[in-house]
Amino acid sequence: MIRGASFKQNTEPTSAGNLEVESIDFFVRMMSILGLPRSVGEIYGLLYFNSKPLSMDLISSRLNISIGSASQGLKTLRALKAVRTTYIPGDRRDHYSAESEFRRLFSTFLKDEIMPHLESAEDRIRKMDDEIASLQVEEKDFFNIRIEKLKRLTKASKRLLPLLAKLLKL
Amino acid sequence: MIRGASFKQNTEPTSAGNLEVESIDFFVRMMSILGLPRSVGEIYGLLYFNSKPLSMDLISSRLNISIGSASQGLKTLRALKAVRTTYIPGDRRDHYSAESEFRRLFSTFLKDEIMPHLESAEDRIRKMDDEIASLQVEEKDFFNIRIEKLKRLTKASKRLLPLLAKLLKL
DNA sequence: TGCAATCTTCAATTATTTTTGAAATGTTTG
DNA sequence: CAAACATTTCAAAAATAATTGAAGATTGCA
Repeated sequence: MIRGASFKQNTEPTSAGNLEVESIDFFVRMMSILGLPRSVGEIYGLLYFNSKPLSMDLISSRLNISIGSASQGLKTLRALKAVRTTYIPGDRRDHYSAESEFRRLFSTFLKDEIMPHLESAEDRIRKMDDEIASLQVEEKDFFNIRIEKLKRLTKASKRLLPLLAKLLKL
Repeated sequence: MIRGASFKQNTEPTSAGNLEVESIDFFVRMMSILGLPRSVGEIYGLLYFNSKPLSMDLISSRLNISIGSASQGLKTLRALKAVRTTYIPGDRRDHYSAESEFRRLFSTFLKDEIMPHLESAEDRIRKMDDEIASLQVEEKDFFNIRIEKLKRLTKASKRLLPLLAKLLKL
């Protein structure tokens, strides 16, 4: 906890160290499923099993990542609402702890990362639909069936994703 | 359709060309959400609005991608069951057409790409749980609450994902 | 069986993404 | 206000991922 301490060492020598390593490993994989970079998973994994909020430079030194990476990673996590900042009296630095309500994390993820794609997908499908309408070919029926399926897909997705977020209430 | 024809040109000069381009664009984005490479999206997009099955070399020349890429991409799509091969009499080459039942595509994706991660996540969580049990620290309660949340997360996911696949019945 | 056509694989290249490190931009406090 | 601290940003470097191209394997047919 002392400022200069740093380096990969945990405060508890034998005890919580393994847990921390496994947690980091766990979330690195989890986040990579969601397409998030390694450092983001590492940071979240480190915070997840820490009852006390950690400062950015501690995070950076504990994980052996640059301070730039830590800053960028925390920005991502903040955007996802996966992390919360705490004010610590007498310390000027921001301190971070993990938001452990996954529901919130996921619903933010869906709203920010998936939904916009679906919106733009709808536009695109509309365009294709127009394209087909202005077409005079024998395959027109085939085209129409296919575009119909696309429409149903996006419609179903838009209905389902929010539902999914709700069901993930843990 | 003639063997050597090739190059980015479509058979219909003005008509279906735009549709094809937009379809490719659409699926490139869709697939990239799922973390699949560009070429895979291109191939699927090309096939989606083609009523006739296409051979690999035609796919490769139409999309201006190497034959190696086409082969690899089709392998991925086959694994996802997103594409079906058709036998064309008098032609030795395999011919591919898009599987337009997204439900099948997604359920394969969930089964092959997501579920295994969830299984291994469970193992990992069990390990962490053991770790915590063998621990003698004051934060033990905190740790237990956190691990409980993880357990619920994976359990909920395992329940939900297959359900999701079913609901996507289009 | 041998040849030609087709398809797969994989090492090398190319493209993309992530991380670093340092400079720029705040912020707080003596 | 200036010095020290904290954070962000971003160009360059490093790490990863995708694509190519060619060699090797496989298949069908004469």
